[in-house]
Amino acid sequence: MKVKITEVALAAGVSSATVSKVLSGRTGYAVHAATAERVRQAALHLGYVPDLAARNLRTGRTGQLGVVLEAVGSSEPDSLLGGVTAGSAVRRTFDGAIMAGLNDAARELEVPALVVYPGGGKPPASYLDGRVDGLLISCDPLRGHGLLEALSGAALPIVALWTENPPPGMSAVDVDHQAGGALATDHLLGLGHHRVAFYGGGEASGVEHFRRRELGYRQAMLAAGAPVQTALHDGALLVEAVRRGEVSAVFAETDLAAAAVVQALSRAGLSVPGDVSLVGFDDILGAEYIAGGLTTVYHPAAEMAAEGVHALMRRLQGESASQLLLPPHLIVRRSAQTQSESPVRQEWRLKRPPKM
Amino acid sequence: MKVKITEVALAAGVSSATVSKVLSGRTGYAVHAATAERVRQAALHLGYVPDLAARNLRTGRTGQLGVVLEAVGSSEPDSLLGGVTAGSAVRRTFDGAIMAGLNDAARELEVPALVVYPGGGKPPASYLDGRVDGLLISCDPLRGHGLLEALSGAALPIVALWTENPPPGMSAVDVDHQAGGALATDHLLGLGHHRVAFYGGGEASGVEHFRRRELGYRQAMLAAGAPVQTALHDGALLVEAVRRGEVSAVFAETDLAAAAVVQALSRAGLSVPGDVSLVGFDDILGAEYIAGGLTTVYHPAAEMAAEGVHALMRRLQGESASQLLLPPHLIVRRSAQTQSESPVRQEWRLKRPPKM
DNA sequence: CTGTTAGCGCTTTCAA
DNA sequence: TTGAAAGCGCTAACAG
Repeated sequence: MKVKITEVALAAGVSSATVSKVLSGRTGYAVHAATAERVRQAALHLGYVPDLAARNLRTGRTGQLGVVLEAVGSSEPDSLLGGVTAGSAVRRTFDGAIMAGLNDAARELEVPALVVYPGGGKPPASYLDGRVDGLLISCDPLRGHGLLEALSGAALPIVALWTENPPPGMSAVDVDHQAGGALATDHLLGLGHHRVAFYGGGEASGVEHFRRRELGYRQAMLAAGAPVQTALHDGALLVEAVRRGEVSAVFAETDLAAAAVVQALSRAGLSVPGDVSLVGFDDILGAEYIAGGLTTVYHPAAEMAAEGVHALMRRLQGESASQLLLPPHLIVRRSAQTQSESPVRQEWRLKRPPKM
Repeated sequence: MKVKITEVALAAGVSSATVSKVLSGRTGYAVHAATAERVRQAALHLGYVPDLAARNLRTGRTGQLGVVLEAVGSSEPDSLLGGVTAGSAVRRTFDGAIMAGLNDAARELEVPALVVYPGGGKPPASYLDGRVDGLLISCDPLRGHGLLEALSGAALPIVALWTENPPPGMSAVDVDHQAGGALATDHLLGLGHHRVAFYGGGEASGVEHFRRRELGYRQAMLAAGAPVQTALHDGALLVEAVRRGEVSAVFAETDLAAAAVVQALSRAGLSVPGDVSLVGFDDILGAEYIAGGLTTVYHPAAEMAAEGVHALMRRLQGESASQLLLPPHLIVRRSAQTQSESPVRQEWRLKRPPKM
């Protein structure tokens, strides 16, 4: 059945202790090169696979990192995200990105496995059962820091994702939403728009990240000496404002909100970017099909997750807790154009699509 | 430091064996109710958390399920998906859905944790190191069954996702793509369209799933006595076919392909659903913004993952390998309309064939 | 109903 | 440079 270390020892003509020294992966043991080689051959030949449980019991470590996906699979309505209904789709996109980032980093750092906790039920206790050496928590921004607080005193090194200000002792990685908001707004400003509105802040206004995006907008407007407008989160109101000539460009809180803007505008016979320039945030799947190509702020979720793994590994190597804010960057497509180009007839555009 | 079972025993005034009986979760032991309660109190009071490694070593089981996400985080070009470039975004969406489904099922079945292997590096050996009781493999349809074959002889129960015909001994869960293709086509047929084309089959034609979708199309067309057309995978060709009056409706291989269809058509001044009815496949994020609401086939990826967990648990309880094909369902939005409703704007439409 | 006992397979001093 | 021996913390027979 299962090959154990003693059988390898027997085959190689050495003791189990020697086999362990060779195969444990730990360097620094004094083993004769020839002996080591003999052991490795025997192990390979017998198809030896070390028993993790035994090793963990002995060493007290597992080499595994734990992951808590706070929001994943939850079936709560998440219409808050983006201010428009989106099922669980947006979350799933981000969770997929998180997993991708975690996987890449784990592979790179040779972390053998990630332990993903289903979450939902009884949280804290099970995270501390020695299954993992450290914990990554992908927080749900909609839920506040309840889980982090609960884990606050834990002996386990923890790094929080989607979090700017973690409880003391924890590391954190987040995207710099404020910088992203400023980036989007500056882009519009740079295109000659002064009458830039922020679209969002509706039901989702309680979400820290979205407030930071708006803060970035305000900061950029202020810095440019442009008039900060009160946030809009109603299509009809936006249409009126556009008609009154009060807004020529919109920075939407999320790409989904941007899609809602496009829809509201187009129902009123207004087009993007013909009548209004638009910038979104997130670069979700399908962004290139919104308004013929939505200019938006790329949200580095996968990168954030990867940085989280790095941060956790550093903690495991004795470094102290750290905090990191990832800069987002702009993806320029077609939904935002210079103001002078704006008043262009729709028919004209059909015949001569603007070059990228 | 860490509380162990003997300390709980001491505090409760019983032996460690009794504590184990009470706390192991295993029922069927004869323990006095009062004693059990005393033990539980002591454990709670001391903050006892069982050491998983020790338990696993002793019992030989872990209660954990392993997950291999074959495609996740891979940075290979995946332009094949949908026949149009999409970065890793589509995959990530599906991986997010997979994780959501796994999590929900794990929570429901009280699986304490899922072990996710980074994959990529050296595969098989590490999956068999006793870390998990069974393995879920989310196969990459673009890669064939290499990994499954390699794991073919393994002692571990394995269930393959995204797979219709696994190697003998393995369970498998997949979506019924052929049924989905038929569903989409029948919908168009039911709307009065006879000249239905299949869009896809380009570079991605090697992908089994997509071929099955096309098979569903053929099957439905045949059954309806409608003319099966050769697959189109070029926007210009499609436009010509539409202009010649050869096609009034399109079933696109994927939603992304559908988006490409919309784009090609609109560049030629043709609209969806005005000139052409369109049905996609997948219901990706943003599908509601394609063509003002893409009618599409919902791809139950999360459900597939959940079924996979159930299948694996069944295997662990001694049942034999099983195979399951999940039926997709149609999501009706606006991109497909009855032929008579389509605004008649082209000359050729004036002599459209009588409805039957 | 409760306690004693013997390991699970591995790593790690320590002595040879 | 190698080997003998002592557990890591828990569970499962088996006695009592």
